Amino acid sequence: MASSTEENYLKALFNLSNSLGEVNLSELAHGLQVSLPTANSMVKSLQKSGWVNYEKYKPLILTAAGQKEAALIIRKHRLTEMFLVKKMGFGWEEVHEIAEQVEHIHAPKFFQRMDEMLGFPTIDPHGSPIPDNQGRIQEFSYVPLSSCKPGQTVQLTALTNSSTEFLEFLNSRKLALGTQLNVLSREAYDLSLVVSYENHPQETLSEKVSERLLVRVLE
Amino acid sequence: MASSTEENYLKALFNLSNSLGEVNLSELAHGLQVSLPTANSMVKSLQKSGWVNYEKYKPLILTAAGQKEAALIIRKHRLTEMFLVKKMGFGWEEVHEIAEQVEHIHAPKFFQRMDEMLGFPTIDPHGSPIPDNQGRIQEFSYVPLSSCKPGQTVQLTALTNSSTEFLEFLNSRKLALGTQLNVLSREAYDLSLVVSYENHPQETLSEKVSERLLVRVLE
DNA sequence: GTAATAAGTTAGAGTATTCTAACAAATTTG
DNA sequence: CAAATTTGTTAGAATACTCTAACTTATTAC
Repeated sequence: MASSTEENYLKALFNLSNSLGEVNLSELAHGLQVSLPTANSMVKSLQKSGWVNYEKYKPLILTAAGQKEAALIIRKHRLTEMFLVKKMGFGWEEVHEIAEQVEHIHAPKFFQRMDEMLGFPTIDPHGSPIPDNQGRIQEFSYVPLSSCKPGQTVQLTALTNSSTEFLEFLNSRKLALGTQLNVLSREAYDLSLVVSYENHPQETLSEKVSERLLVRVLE
Repeated sequence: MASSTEENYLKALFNLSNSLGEVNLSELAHGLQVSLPTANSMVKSLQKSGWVNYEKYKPLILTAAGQKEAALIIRKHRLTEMFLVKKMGFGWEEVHEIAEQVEHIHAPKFFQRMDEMLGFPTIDPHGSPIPDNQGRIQEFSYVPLSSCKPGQTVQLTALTNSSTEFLEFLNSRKLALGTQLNVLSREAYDLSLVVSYENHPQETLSEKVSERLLVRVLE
């Protein structure tokens, strides 16, 4: 059974994987806020446990077992976030830190019960998919708001960043998942977008913000 | 901040303390399922952190800080047990293992919210008192059923042991907190008690069982 | 295509937690 | 009270995870 530390490495590897499923050691070290030698030695031990394929100077790749393990931890994290929001009344900006700890609990019944109480949700409060209990993830094909064109109407469906600061920013603008947005114009200068929605006839979103908002195009 | 390991030592010291607040090293080691030298070295480090008073060959005593720290961990444990039973539908025999892990989570808001949702309970599902958020414990003066006399009517109010096996035994006899019991007789031979309650006109409880059932005498 | 830079590795060490073996102090028992 | 037993201690070592310093390999940039 993986230690909490190992679980954090698996999760980071999963989240940092590029389209080829590869992660560089320095990205991993940076993501986990540890030194390069620490990550290096830990990766060797993860390899011994069969969770990572590793060859000197090559990018890291999770094995199938490593991917499943990681997905199941992420499942616990996202179920917990959903539970905290839907059943305990927390704001979406408050739940990450708590879930970061709860995800390491080994108690299948506990998470099963959350799942039942939530009606087997498929996405978490930030729109990210919740892996099923076999570690399989349903992929959605959302596009970043930053790629949308003036005139389009879209629905906010997920985020690619869920930091407290970002979520608080969205709260301050009353932007929630499900909100319908009309793309009014784009500033060629800084690529910011002007949008309207609900009681906000005109709101400017910087490129940094709009590329982190995933949307479904309605028309 | 105490590590999970340290927290477990503090909790064990708290729970094992006799009326003088003392614990022997061997009891501690036994309670935590570690070797005597392990407990010994850990206790030295707890002393350095100011949580335990320790002198060679003398019994261990928690400092005021250690007591408070321990009580706050026990608070988290018992709140969690109550939450699992009342809000998530678990049986009282299922919650200890989960709470054993949840108690180490550092997230005041999480436990505050549980407390609120539960209406600020003062006892856990096994009748044990829940320390307040300052680590103060309300003491109750219940007596063990084993000390009761034939003819008395009592109400089951708490348990001094909450092992899964014991709780499952109680479930099998439909004995729950709040149940009113009539003490019918005591066998001089093995000190077992014969009692009646609800749909059980006659049930024999061994001394081992009856001394673990705390009751309030009604008449 | 070499020089500079970035990325990765090795060596050596520190802290936390655990163990076994060997010994010492305290307590119990006849 | 001396012997036997229990309890507690020290020494030395192992594992997990972390670090800094020094070095090597790979990549990038002229």
